[in-house]
Amino acid sequence: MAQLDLHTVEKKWQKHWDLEKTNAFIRESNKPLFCIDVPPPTVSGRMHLGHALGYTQADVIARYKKMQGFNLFYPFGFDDNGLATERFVEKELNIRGNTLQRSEFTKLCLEHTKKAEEELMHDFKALGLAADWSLVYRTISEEVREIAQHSFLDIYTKGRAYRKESPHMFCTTCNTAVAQAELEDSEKESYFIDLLFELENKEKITISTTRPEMLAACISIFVHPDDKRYLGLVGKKAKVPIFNNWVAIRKDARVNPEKGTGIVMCCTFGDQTDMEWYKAHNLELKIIINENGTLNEKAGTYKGMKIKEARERITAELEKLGLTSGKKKIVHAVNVHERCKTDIEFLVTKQWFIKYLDLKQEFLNQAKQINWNPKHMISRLENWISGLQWDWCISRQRFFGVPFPVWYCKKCGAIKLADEKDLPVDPLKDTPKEVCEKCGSKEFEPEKDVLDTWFTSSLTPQINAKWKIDEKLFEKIYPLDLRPQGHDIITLWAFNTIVKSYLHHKSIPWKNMMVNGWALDAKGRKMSKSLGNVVKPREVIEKYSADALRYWACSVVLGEDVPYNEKEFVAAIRLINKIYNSSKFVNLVTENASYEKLTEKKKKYASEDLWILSRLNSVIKSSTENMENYNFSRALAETRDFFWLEFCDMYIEEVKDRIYSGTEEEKQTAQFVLIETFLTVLKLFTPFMPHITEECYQSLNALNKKSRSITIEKYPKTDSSLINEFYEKMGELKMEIISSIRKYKNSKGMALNKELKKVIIYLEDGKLKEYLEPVKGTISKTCKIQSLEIEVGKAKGAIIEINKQIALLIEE
RNA sequence: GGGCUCGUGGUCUAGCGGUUAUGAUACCACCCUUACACGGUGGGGGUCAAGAGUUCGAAUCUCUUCGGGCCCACCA
Repeated sequence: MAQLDLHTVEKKWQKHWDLEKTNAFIRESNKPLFCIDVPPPTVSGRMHLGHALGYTQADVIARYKKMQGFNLFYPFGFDDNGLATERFVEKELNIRGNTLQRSEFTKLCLEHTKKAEEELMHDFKALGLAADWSLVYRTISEEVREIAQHSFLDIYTKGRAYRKESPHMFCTTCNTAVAQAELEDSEKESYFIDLLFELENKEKITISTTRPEMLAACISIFVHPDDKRYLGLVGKKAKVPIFNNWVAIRKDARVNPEKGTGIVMCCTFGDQTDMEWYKAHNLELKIIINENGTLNEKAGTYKGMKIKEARERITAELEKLGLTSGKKKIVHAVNVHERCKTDIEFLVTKQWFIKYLDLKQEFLNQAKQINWNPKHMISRLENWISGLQWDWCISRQRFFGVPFPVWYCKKCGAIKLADEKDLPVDPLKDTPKEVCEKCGSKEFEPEKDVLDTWFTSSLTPQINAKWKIDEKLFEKIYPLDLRPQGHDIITLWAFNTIVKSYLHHKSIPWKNMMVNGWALDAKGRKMSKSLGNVVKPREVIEKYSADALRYWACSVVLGEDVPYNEKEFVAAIRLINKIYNSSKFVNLVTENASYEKLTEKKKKYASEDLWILSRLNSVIKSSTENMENYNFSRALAETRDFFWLEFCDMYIEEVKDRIYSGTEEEKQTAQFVLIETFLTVLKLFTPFMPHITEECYQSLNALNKKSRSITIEKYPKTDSSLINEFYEKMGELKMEIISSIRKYKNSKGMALNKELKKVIIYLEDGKLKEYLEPVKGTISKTCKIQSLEIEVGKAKGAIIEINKQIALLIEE
């Protein structure tokens, strides 16, 4: 047989699985279903190692379920609507979305993402995923738009969608409202500036702020109700520096007396507390920031400047006028938009929201009904839900996304929804077919906003199940069985999906959740472009193979982060080679045998046969248990240890004697156990390393009846009648003794195949004798001992103690 | 500041109340023994992050401390 070329082998079998449709979902099948809601990767670049990790771990479970006899529903999708994709396309084509018509920009996005998706799909296929590639969806497709718009109409009809003008988090770079979940912390340098405000009696008070550019929007001053230093101030007025308007001093418990001077100015809106004060004290609204991040006419001479510029200019001006009393450089955490890292502002805009703060308890209950793996991951979601303080803002002032199926009556302003039958609609192009229900007008204004990406992404279970499109399918597979995803987006994707499923169906979206960790670099750091430590899966596959990458991905417990360790890949390559070489051995010694015929023949089992069969079934048993509990790393490690240390190192060596020089009956029994054990091990390895196991399976000559693929074979079933403690203990003792004799030879500088005249095994406990009698022959042959005896009682002479009960006496 | 989580030979990892603490990888020595030198055999290397407690007994349970990670809160 030729030397193993993994890349050729992997490509060959991937092509074979495609042609043979081994991964196809069979709709008409009566088998129990197992439906997976796989994360659709964002179309904004190439596949990274984190993808390889998460998708492989999920794939291992999928392949296991398939081999357990489930009809896999395992589609794949691409998330190609939304800001991430827009930015990707803008960057690649060097254009700006807002300079084009929505339809024109959308067209460019569609064309460009198509190419990017082909690349992505190529990479994901190279991992050897068992997904059904005929079920691919794109979140910008007509069908998905339809489902997303259905979702909106349903939520609106249920009275949970509302449109309101109110202060909300806004990104001035992306020009859009953002949700709580899209925020990120960023440590930024800033100045804490002490400003002097003048009271009516000309006295001065000092207020520290990091945002002097907000002065024009200052509408009140607050002190803590218990702060004795300043209680006298409450009710008085102070003059805002530069702008010279008078604002009232009030008390509020939200003031932190420890911070700055303990006096704080309130502007609409410098931060979230400002907004709370504005609402609680019914303050005047003075908006000075435009949606594009510049200041407006209310900011006087600072009109037209960007926030940062205004901050610098006004600081200089204040200092020049002697209106400051100090300036301190600080580093503080600021909320920024995760996509562009711009500081978040609070602007008053008209946005669509989903009302859900009153449903927190229900969401918690839903989460508890899902089986979380690992269990503790649920606490992240619980933590998030209890901390929620905003309704979900679902409108975005962007272009490439699913449009709201909404118009507004030009005459009376009433909301006009699209008809379910007409979905999907684009209000910019389409018009309502009926007149306004309120005033009868035919004139409508389209809603220009698009839905938040997560509004659509949170529908992947409904998209997969074709909600409203193929109701029969939906009924069949909803709720789905498994959602695999990363722990970083539990609060985003998992949470929003649970929300949607509850709002639409009062149901959980899936029964099981598996949460994977992250791929880190060799030093345990996050992979990022700026650190230059990004490892590309494509290169890893070229260097080591897909099976090796899969082995690495399964080498950790679910939920743990995995550093990129080359040695893990080296270990994988060695294992793959060992499997391949052992298959060559099996083929060599079973050349003219037929597994099917051997199965029917009467067997004369040797003690080592009973030992290896018992061990094999013990391994099947624990592997099955581990796989059921998503503990794939344990299953893989146990299978590997059994295969290498017991099957290869011990059993194959022991069996040679019978195969080369045994009687026909002995030979046939040995051949049978050899094939049986090897074939079973291959199947245990298949979910992890499907390529090499397929290669070995298809080339097993003794197998007359092969199926199209080992990946559709049944997962081994435990035969408890073969699990036998006696033989397992026998095997253990045998290995211990052989190992001790080898150690002895090694220490004496003897060759391992040097003959020994005599060895006596002394047993403290006579009961052990029965375990050793059956393996006397095996030990003698393996260690080249002319005469091997077993004696009960205290040892005489120079002995080697193996443990408290066993000692050896060796004569050279 | 809060929640969750992790910390075992150089490196990665199993074990989760009683083992001479598992295996991998790297290292050293010997060996090309008819599947495999991408192999075999053997060896050195760990006070199981630190401290205290519970227990006859702790890597394993509890508490404290230190260090890493993720998420959240704070952000005047």
